Amino acid sequence: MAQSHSVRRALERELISRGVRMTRQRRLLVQIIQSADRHMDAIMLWERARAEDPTLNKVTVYRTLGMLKKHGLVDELDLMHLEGEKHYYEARTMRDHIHLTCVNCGRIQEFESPLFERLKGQIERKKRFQIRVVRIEAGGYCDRCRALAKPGN
Amino acid sequence: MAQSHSVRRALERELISRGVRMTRQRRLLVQIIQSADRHMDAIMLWERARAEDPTLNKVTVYRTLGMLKKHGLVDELDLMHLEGEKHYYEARTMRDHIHLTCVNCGRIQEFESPLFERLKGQIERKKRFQIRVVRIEAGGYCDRCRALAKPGN
DNA sequence: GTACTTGCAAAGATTTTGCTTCCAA
DNA sequence: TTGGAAGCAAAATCTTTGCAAGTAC
Repeated sequence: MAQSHSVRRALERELISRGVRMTRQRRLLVQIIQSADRHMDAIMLWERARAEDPTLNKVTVYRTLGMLKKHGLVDELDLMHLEGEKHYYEARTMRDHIHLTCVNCGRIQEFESPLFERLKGQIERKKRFQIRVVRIEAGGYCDRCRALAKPGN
Repeated sequence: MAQSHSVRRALERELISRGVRMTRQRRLLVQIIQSADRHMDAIMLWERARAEDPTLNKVTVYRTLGMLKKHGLVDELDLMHLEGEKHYYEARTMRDHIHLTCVNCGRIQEFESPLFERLKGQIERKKRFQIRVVRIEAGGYCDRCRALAKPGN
């Protein structure tokens, strides 16, 4: 997933424009999140950050994620709790999409659909609910595994 | 939410038919989940159960919830993590629905839509993904709060 | 009777808090 | 310079595990 420099800096620029103080630590974390090619949990993020800056504290990771969540700039996912109860994070720079988690092999696919957009519009209209974040996660068997899935498993 | 006797026992009968051993504790927990009129976390469930059976251990609650999850008989929800990181549970006896969590007042509304059903069908067809559970959670401002919501809040 | 379940205590995993020092604006 | 952020240690929260004793089938 090659990305241009400007895309990699999208989150950072967004934060600056919102008047968020950019520290060395935040710059690093935000860059890692932005350029990650898969969903990361807090500890994975911490480990990658420590490779660059060994003094960066785990607490800073949690606080930065909390700050980004508050600004609606990352999504927090469970991915069906396939491994433990931790959360996974991804930058909200793309359109909303659905995560499909295979409960057999653990593969995660993403899915976008105009139907999803329509569904959001319907909620906003019918319930007069102003959506800030939506999350759809599905668990089941992916195409590669479904042949093997036995009923009742 | 009045329910007939047979509905309240739906989960229990389902478990028996699957050959799950029905202990006193499981019967009680399953009955509470089944007849709950709101989403409960593990501790709330434990507290209600203890009112009936003070010896029932918290660990049994977790183990029973795990067993029900494995059988796909409860859904595990985050409800946007409004209070801490705990999970909420509900019986999967109704049709899939969307949870709308107001980030201002904490109210939770539910929403059903044929669009949701169509979306699921689309996923199964286009990705050849066999869905076992789907979860949609939205966070934002409910109709009662949106007038008060300030931009950037 | 036997395999599965419970309770208890303890550990594990993840996340948050208090407080002092540091640094970005 | 000064209010917000980081680091450190410790606590809090939620969940899981090991094992002996109990119980459903």
